[in-house]
Amino acid sequence: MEPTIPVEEEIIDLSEFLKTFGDPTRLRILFLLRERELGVHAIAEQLELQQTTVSHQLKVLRYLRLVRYRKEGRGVFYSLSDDHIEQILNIGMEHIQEQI
Amino acid sequence: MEPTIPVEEEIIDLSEFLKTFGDPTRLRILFLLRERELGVHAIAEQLELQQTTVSHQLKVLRYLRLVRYRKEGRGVFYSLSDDHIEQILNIGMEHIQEQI
DNA sequence: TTAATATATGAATATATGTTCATATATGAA
DNA sequence: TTCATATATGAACATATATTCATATATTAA
Repeated sequence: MEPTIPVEEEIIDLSEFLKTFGDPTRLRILFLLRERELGVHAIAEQLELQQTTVSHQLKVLRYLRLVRYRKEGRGVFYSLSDDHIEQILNIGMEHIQEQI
Repeated sequence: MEPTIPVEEEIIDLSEFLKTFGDPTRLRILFLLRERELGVHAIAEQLELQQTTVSHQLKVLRYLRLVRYRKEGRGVFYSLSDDHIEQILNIGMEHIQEQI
């Protein structure tokens, strides 16, 4: 079975999805969430970022379904959306660690 | 073994690597090269892009090691760098095709 | 209700990036 | 060498994007 080239709409969706991994702040958030579910304030504190910066980036991560969230009390707790996210992080790390 | 959070330099390298997948033109080039090795002119023709656009993007893809190339005569032939590239494309496609 | 805490949103700004045009470099043919 | 073909590069411009500041919304406690 020959691999096929995705149609235009898939290319756009895929580029938006993968582009979301292309920012240091978002990556830091994702690596934190790989360890455990966290609230917005905890993410901001651990990464030494402003709350508003974190909220803006979480909105992007939510929209592209890299994370999911649940509300509890006044807090909102975020975690990685599914295993694809961690797989991409792992493959990416393998790639950049390759020498030559 | 607990997963660790990459250090600053790794985060930067990883974000630059993954960012490279975040553009429709580069994705189209990668999907073409997933099928077969191709020269610059052939890529431009198949994707209906200007040669100079393709060259600029190939430079990015080379720099981040998503593709490799070999020179033959006056041509330069490009192919995917290693299996990581196809893996990321495949996982990404799986993700965007998930409904819900 | 009022106050306090947690999170989200909108506008503004500075920076990054993709494409185009013009042109340079490289290789092979004549 | 000169010409033609293949590819790469640099500058310019328009668009996209990350962060900040100010503020809004939501929830709980008093």
